[in-house]
Amino acid sequence: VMILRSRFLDARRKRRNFSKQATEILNEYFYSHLSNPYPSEEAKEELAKKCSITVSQVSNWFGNKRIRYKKNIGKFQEEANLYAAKTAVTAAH
Amino acid sequence: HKEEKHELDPNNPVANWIHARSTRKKRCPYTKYQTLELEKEFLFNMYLTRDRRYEVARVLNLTERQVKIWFQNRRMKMKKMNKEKTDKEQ
DNA sequence: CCGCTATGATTTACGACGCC
DNA sequence: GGGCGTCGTAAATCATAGCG
Repeated sequence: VMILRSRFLDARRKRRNFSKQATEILNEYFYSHLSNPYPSEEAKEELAKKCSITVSQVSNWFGNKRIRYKKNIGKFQEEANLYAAKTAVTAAH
Repeated sequence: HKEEKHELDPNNPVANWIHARSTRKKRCPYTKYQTLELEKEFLFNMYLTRDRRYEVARVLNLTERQVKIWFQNRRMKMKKMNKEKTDKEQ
């Protein structure tokens, strides 16, 4: 019984990657708050709405992003530059 | 409600982020058996009495602290699952 | 089709704070 | 006032999507 239940729970791990636009929005927030990438509950709700995902998924994304970024800053340098440039452009408008 | 002491380093934004304490125990996944028994106990009651905790820890070869924290985490998991369930129904 | 890695989700362990 | 509660998170690990 527990075996069946655990298989059922594992089935919840079925997932799709987030849409390109959603990832874009999350990355924009992350890199524009790089000195403190911890969105408040309200900010998470807003991001969740904009990305059409849940608040939990936003939390998961930031948790994963922070640790993976920190573990290998070099690997994300190009991405960081990209979003820095992007927010600079939107700020200029 | 989350602030820890840290010094500034403009060259490294990560320096401002929360650091894990070096004394933290490395995460050690529990066995199928341990998890199964903990789940059964949780089904019986979500909150442990002192001697129930001692007994579970002894049988599963875990510390009382590990059992206490497992129940805390399990309650948070349940809360999250309930929230997702009710959210979906609205 | 296959192996590998990127990615989203889940599992341990803890610090901060609250309450009694 | 020490011990257990929740909350948010770090870090490791799990499961698989999806790319080359």
